[in-house]
Amino acid sequence: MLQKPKGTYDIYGKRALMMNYLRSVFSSLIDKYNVSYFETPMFEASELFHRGVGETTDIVSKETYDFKDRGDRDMTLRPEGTAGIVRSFIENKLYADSLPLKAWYMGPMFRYERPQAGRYREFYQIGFECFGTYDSMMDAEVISIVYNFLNLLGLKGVKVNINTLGDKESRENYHKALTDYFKPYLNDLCDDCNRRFEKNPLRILDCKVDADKGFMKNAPKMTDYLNAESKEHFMKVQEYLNIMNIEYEINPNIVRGLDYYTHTVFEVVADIKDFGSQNVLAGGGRYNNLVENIGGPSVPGVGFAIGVERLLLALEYEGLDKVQANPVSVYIFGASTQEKKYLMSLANELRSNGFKVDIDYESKSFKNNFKRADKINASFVIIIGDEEVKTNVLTIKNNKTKEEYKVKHDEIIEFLSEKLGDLDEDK
RNA sequence: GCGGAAUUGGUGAAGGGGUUAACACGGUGGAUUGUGGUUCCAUUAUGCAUCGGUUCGAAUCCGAUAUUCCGCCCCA
Repeated sequence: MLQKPKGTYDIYGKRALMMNYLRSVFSSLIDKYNVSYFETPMFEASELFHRGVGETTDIVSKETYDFKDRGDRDMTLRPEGTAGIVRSFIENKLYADSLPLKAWYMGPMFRYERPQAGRYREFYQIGFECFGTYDSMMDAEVISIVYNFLNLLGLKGVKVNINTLGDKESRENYHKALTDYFKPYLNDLCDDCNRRFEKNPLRILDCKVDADKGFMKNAPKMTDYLNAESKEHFMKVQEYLNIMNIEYEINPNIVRGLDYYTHTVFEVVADIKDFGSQNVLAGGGRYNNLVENIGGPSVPGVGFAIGVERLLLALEYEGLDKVQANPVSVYIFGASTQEKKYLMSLANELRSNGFKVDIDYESKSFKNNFKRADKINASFVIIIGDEEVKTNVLTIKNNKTKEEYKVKHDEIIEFLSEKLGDLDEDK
């Protein structure tokens, strides 16, 4: 049997409801921040990700889906959302409008990785980017959006971990200090750390294998290499977080896997049993040089991305995934040719007036139709027979109370509006 | 990319070489051709991820492949 590709999944049923739910909750929240919606292509010229995300990141060096199109162009399925938004920002010259510009998106990303629970090769992210302000208010606002969103969904025990990588100068100085420090110990470091030494020496600090080795304690600390401006920026971010009562913790080991970050970086974790290394629900940070690196003007940015699959797992685990489809207002059935014609026109009329209507297509038995009406949880059932067609008086039954009514066809809209209104109030 | 475990119907699963693949839920039809949700009856895998091998005989043993899950790496 044909199977879906490794690391992908189909969206239907409950998962589809949940995805729509997340989209609608997020979109109504983000609107409060005056943010515009973006949708950019799922594939871009490969060069965008090489220049944007960075050659040395694992994401670009070994996880992208690359292909040549029929015109022999090098293309890549987007492994993350920021690069595409930045490209769009530059290409459409949006920097010429008044800034800052705030953008959000939700869509699939692609990474060639070994799948696990909460990790897929095609996965969804909800993301946000803001261009055009260096002010640390924005760093804090970005964090607050994620924080508020997760709280709005009802998650408990959500924790924000923050760190700063400093500006370009601080970062380069620290990078140099780390490589100088670890160079004599290369033989003592694990294989992974030897690779990290080349690519991203910050990660050595986060190594579980080498954590207990003596020389680790005296390794240079980021805070000692921050210049005054970087320190001040980070301090202010914390002040704003305090003002908004956001619970956070400074974690100097957060480094992030994308090369473009400067200053603030953060992760939002859920403390959920059995989540293991998949407990990071969202991550993000500031990227002051990315727009310029991709070929735009020198415009700073801040953003985050939320992993939809992990968020869904967290919601499920916490029992916060009780979404239901809108109930069907009316189920209509009738058997003969005449009845079906009448039924069809009635259904069309009700749907045009805003009612959710399902009907019997198969001329099934009464019993079957009532079963079906229960199955789809219809509030009312309308039975079409000879009598109804002749007299234009409808037989309608409340499917919960079993009360039956005779209602003139002309008055059915009014009748249903009133009755369904009552049902809503009962809740 | 490395290491480990698993895979039986629509779903949860039992069976660990002997011929009809248990049980439960769900689905469909009927008892009940103008009034259902209970109950009862019938039916629902010529097939046990796929391909190949061993055997008189394979869901069961062996191999490869695929997928899922777990750990590492990395990340959302």
